[in-house]
This record gives sequence, structure tokens and C-alpha cells, in this order.
Amino acid sequence: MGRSPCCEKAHTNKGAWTKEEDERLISYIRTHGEGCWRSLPKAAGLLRCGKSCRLRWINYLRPDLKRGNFTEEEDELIIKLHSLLGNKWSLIAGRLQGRTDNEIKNYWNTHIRRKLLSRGIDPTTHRPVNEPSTTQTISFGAGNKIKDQKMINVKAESGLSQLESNLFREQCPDLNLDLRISPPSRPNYQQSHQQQSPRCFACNLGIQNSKDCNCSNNNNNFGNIASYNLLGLKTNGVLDYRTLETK
DNA sequence: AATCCGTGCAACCGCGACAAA
DNA sequence: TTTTGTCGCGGTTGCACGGAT
Repeated sequence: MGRSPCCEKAHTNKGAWTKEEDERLISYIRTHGEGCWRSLPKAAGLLRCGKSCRLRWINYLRPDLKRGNFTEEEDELIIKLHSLLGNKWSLIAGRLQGRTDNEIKNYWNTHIRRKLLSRGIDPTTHRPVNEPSTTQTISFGAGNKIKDQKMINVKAESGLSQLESNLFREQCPDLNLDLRISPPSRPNYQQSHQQQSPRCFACNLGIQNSKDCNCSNNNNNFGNIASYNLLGLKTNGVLDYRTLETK
């Protein structure tokens, strides 16, 4: 059973957007707001498909876009987030105000990949390039009553021999892991922080002053780890990867 | 001046997720 | 429960541009 096309391709423009098309789209969205992309082109008098309109708005016309060069801080934040999330560009973009997933994806492919390679770091694994990279699949069962029981495959760098590999499989036949996040292990951490405000998880990731930073505005810190908001994920001390998928 | 080549980025395409019918 | 429609995401493509030859 085939999927019907999102629009009638024979009567739609493709390629670069003209100034007039931009103005029509902006004016329509200002008046009616975002949403219902399928019917928008017709309503706005545009010979474009809905997807094209959505993309143009989100990636180029939205008023809250920052544009301009990425800062060094943004670079490092993207690298950190990518090491945590992989190619989840929309999630990464959600942590960088005024940046779009497309922009970050392009920037990653054109700048950051090269930057990491020049540092001798594999941009995919975030590990040194010359490290042996045999892979092993670890599956994370998602709890008892998950609808689809999705397995998340994680490529684990191992460098294990066949024997070690078999042992590993025996010991971890089908992992059902709750990933718990705890404060980074630091010598004298408690001692040095007893007098001052503890740093939140965002700060420890290097995302100071972001909206995820809880240092200054509430009690969700390491002194009270029962509940904090990491990367927009409200948790009770347990990070559930599935929540990463939903914004 | 002409051509080639690499780079950056906007836009397109295909597919999965999800909700409504 | 199945089918259908819509949205959003990530990978890929193609064009414009600038520098090198």
C-alpha cells in the first residue's frame, strides 16, 4: 500500500525561495500562526508543498533565529551533546537557542567533524581515531510495560578477544538497564562544595547559564538528586532514553 | 580568462512516529 | 485493530561561491 504524496508535485515550485514567497509565508504565519502545513500553501497562495513551507519557516524565516557564526562555547556544547545524543540534531538544536537542527547538522558536517579529526578524535564515537573499534551490541530493554519494547543498540567499543567476548555475552545476555545518572566522581567534591552552592548537572556538562542550569534558581541540585532536569528530561534520578525522543 | 575543485548551506526526499478515523 | 493522513527528523543532493591552478 503506497503512501499518497504530501502534495501535488506537478503544480509546486521547487528550489530556492523567492523574496515574494518568503513574504507571503511570513505574512500568513504572522496572521494565522504555525500549524497545518498541508493546507498552508494553498491558504497562503504559495505554489509550494507543505513540507517545503515548514522547512523554510523553521530553518530560515523564524524570527527567533540567531544566524551568524557559531561561538567557541556553542562548538563545545554541540560536541558534548553529540557525544551524549548522537545524530539527534533536533534534540541538540533544542539546547541551543536560536539554532536549528539543519543548521547544526550542516555545521557539524562541515566544521566540527574536521575539528575533531584534527584533534585525533573520531567524530562518530568521540574516541581517539587509532583506538581499535570492534563493536558489540548492547540492548537496553525498556522496562516492563513498554508498548513496543524497543531495543536501543549501542555500539560499545570493546576490543575484546573472542573468549572475552563470549564471557561478556554470558554475563550480559540481554541487558535490561535503567541508566542512572549520578554526579561525576570528583575527589573532595562534597568537602569543597559544602560552603558554596553545588553545581547542577548542566554546569558539569559545561552548559552553564543554560535553561537547564539549576544552580541559581531552585533546589534541584546534587544535594537533592532525587529529581533534576537534565537536557529537558525530568527524571527521578533515572534517565530513560525514551524520553529523549519526545520533546 | 577559463576551468577545476573544495566548501558551505539551503532545500529535497524518504521514512518512521503518531493520531484520527 | 487496521488504515490513512500529517508532521517531523535525519540523510542526501545540488547550487553558489571563492580560491587555486
